[in-house]
Amino acid sequence: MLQELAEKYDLPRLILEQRSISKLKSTYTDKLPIQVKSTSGRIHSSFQQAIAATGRLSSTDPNLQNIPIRTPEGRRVRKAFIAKEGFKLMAADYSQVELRIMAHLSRDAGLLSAFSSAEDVHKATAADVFNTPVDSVTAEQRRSAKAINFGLIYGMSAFGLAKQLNISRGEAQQYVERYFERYPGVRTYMDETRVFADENGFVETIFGRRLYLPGITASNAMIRKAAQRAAINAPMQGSAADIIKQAMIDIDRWLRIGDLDASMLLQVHDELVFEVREKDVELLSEGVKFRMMTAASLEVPLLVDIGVGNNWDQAH
DNA sequence: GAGGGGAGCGCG
DNA sequence: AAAGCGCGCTCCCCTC
Repeated sequence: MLQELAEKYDLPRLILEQRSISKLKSTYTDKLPIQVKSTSGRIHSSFQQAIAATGRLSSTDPNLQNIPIRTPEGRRVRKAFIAKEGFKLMAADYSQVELRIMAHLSRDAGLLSAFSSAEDVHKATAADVFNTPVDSVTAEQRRSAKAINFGLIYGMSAFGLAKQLNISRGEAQQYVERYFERYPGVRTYMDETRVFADENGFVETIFGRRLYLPGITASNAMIRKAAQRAAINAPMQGSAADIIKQAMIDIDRWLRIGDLDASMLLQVHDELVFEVREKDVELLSEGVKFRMMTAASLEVPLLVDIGVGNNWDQAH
């Protein structure tokens, strides 16, 4: 609501700015320093394993899975997470893992090829949807394609896409139609997933872990639609959760051997954060990358980006 | 003073 | 009438 008004007026913009800054202060700047344990000089978060419906971990006391990164002011908080003397922080991120899982699950030829050929999948999608060479894709087209890609994972409608991109509903509808023309397997997969959920009352990840959806047969259309969106999303979000957990187990087993001076500190859904002695950075990087990439074998490669730095922001 | 519930905002 | 998935924390209002 304010978001829209802020495009035209100063007051709503200032209100949003104030809220954002006070959020940073109350939740992070004021709080994190007093959560440092005196015995270790560190913050010790808890990771819950049986909270999120899709099988993700959740982090509490404090939540270290929502440390700011999207704005320059927020990133200053992230810079406060530093490696101890002689060590580096290393972040290892899966690249577009949920979209890759969608390609795997749908077996859609176009999406599979977008991933096998392109280094930038949103750009590749833009080229397909807007029927233009990859090199001619504009920033605007890429932005639209990215919104479509993310929207699909969440079960978004043309209405939601229109709002997201600030375009008319008809235009958004055209984008969606062109997308499904190019990637018909994705539409089929989504239709089949809704039917499966309706008939069985659950959906499952690649590895067979289930999410039950009691709302899928509700007479209330709003509840039913929400359950359908959850049914679309859960196999992707849940399979991604399964994969990174497998990688964590493999990495833990490997690090326990003790050849490397390194520890796994955090998991942030598609990212693992390590602290590693400087001399072991290269070995850790290679070992982590290999284990994350081979935690599952899909129809598309799983790519991992690695970053190293003295603080968590630098490691990205 | 404790705790519920909603709004709002931080992240993937 | 609503319209985008999954979380946790702070603030505020309210009740007990």
